[in-house]
Formats: sequence, structure tokens, C-alpha cells
Amino acid sequence: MHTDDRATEAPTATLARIQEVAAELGLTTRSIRYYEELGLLRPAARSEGDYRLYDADDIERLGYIKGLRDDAGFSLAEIAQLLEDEGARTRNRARFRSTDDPDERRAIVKDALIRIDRQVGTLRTKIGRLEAMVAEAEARRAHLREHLAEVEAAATGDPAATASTESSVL
Amino acid sequence: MHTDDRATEAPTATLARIQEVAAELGLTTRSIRYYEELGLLRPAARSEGDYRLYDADDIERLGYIKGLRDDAGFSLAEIAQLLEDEGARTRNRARFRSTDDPDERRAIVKDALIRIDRQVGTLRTKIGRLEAMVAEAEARRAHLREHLAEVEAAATGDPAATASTESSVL
DNA sequence: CATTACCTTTACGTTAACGTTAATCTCTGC
DNA sequence: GCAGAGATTAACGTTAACGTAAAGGTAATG
Repeated sequence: MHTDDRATEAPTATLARIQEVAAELGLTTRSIRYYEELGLLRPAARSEGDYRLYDADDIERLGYIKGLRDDAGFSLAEIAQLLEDEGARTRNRARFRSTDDPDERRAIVKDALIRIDRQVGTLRTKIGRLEAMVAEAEARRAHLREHLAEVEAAATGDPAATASTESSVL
Repeated sequence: MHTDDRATEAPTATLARIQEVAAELGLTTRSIRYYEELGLLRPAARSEGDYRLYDADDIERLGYIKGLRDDAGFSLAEIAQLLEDEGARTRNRARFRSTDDPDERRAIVKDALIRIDRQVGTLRTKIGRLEAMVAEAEARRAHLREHLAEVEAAATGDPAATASTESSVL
């Protein structure tokens, strides 16, 4: 048995301390520790003096969390749920392989399907709402460009009339 | 002159009180009052005894706010910004029409374009992140359905087929 | 070896987005 | 005309997601 699951005994697996990770991802050390407190991630290791040490997987996971939070607008509770579902899937796979009972296997798979469908539904609703907003915005944008063309024609009708025509906002 | 901007002197413009609106939209009265406190909307009118009275437009706007909050995951501050931009556009149109100066008109339109582009960028980033998640989920879903077919064949077909699914891919 | 920068845990402070309660007023039905 | 349901403002309570400060331990450097 070995105590380390991740680094396969590599010489120096490029472990970073919390401040470095925070700076790289645009997070604060407080946030990272808070995420750990919520169970969203555990650092790959601790140094002799109990410093948190993060590996590349940790950093990627933290970036994923930040993306979900900032870009997708999920709450940390929702993110925890998503990550937990990920873990549940892994465990379900183990359960699946550990049984021979067809009914039980069927139940496991169907349960997984239901969860995924529910999750996809939530995401699609969110996407639909956002796309509607984009469509509205782009319609207005097209309208504005039309107007801009008119206005610029008026402004540049006489080349010497108006000041600067630095219009490349297309 | 008339004191009401919205209902064009209709007999009874179907105005609803706060509890009815809240129930219809799945909000609480507290939330609705809070949104008003933040300046997200003002009820169309007040009754004699100062009850808030909402018309169809108000309800639609509230539903829009709820959608942005729940489905799109925007904060109320962001929603306020979006709605304010909407108002700013309306006012800009007025400003646009109220001037003849081509430079001023051009400035107004270009400013509007920049705002819209920025907004669309934010939305698209969000959408991209969500779509990546959907794609992942659907890939897993497809994989699971495949498995389900196998398992169902084992469960409902002949019991002897059970052994054949044991070495499946997962 | 002492300074300095970074880390640790603990704990209290802060803001957003409401929930809840209190005291008071308004409308509706009998 | 009054009981009870529902509305009002005002104020305090709560949870999430951190910020910030205190009281220390640790690692690199002159």
C-alpha cells in the first residue's frame, strides 16, 4: 500500500502553494480555503509544516469551479452538487461492476439516466434564457448599425465637415 | 391630461395585488417588494389604501426578472444593470431624436454599440460554458443508454446472457 | 539568526437577498 | 359594523460567500 493516490512517485510533481494557485486563477486564498471547507476539493498534499500543496489536477478543478461560479452563475451549493454527482457516477460504476443482478444493474443505470436528464434540462433552460437575451441584443445591434451608417453618411457627406471618423466598430 | 401612463382609460385594467402576483410567478411578496426597493420595478398603480397594484406588463417584467435570477443565474445587481441599460437605450433614442448634430448622433449610436457588444460577450461566455457542460452530460447519457440496452437485454431476455455484459466498457 | 514573506487556524465582520415579526391599516363578507 | 384576511412600513434575523484581523508556525535570505 501507498499513501499517495495521485503522483506516481515522480521526482518533484510541481506542487504549488496556495498563494501561487490563487494568483494564477484570479482567486483569493480565502476563497480556496473556503471551497475546501465546503468539501469542493482537497489539496493533493500537505507539506512538512502543513502548507497546502496543489497539483495540476487541483488547479484545473479550481479553475472549473471558478468558471461555474463566474461564467455560469452557479452557487457553490450547486457546484458542490455537480461535483458530487460526478463522484456519485464514479461510485455507481463501482457498484455496477460489483453486482451480477440484472435488475440491480438496470436500476443503477436508469437512476443515472434520470439524474443526467434532470441536469441537462436545467442547463438547457438556462441556455435558452441566455440565448433569447443574445438574440434581442443582436437584433438591437443590427438596428443600431443601420442607424450608424445613416448617421455617418450625414456626418461624412461633406468630407471636411466633421472631425474624426474612426469608425471600425464592426 | 391624465395621471395614468399605461392603461389607456380602459374600464377595469385587471390590476392584481401583490399576493396574487407572487402566487402566479412563484415569488414571495417580500421578494417583490425588495425588487421594488432596489429599483427593479414600480407597480403600475396604488389603490386608495396604498395597496400595490400590478398590471400585465409588471407581471411580465417580474417574470423576466425571476428568469434572469433563477435560470440565468444573474445577481439582482446585474439584473438591475441590464434593466437600466434597457432604460438607457430608450432615453438614448430620445436624445438621438432631439438633436441634429451628426457628431453627437454618431457618438450616441457608437456608445450604444459598444455596450451591446460587451453585454453579448458576457452572455456568450456564459452560454459557452453551459454548452460544454451539456455536451459532457449528453455524451455520458448516450453511453448510459447503450449500457441500459445491454442490461435490459440481460434482464428481460434470457438469463444466460448476463455473463456477456460483465466485461462491458464503462 | 533574525528578518521577512508566506502559511496555519480561529474568529469576528460584511454584503446580498431575502425571511420573519410587529404594529398598524384596508378591504370583504355576514 | 366588525371579524378576519390581506396589505403597509419598519426593523431585526438569517444564510451564502467571502473579507479581514489576530496569534502564531515555517521557509528562504542576508
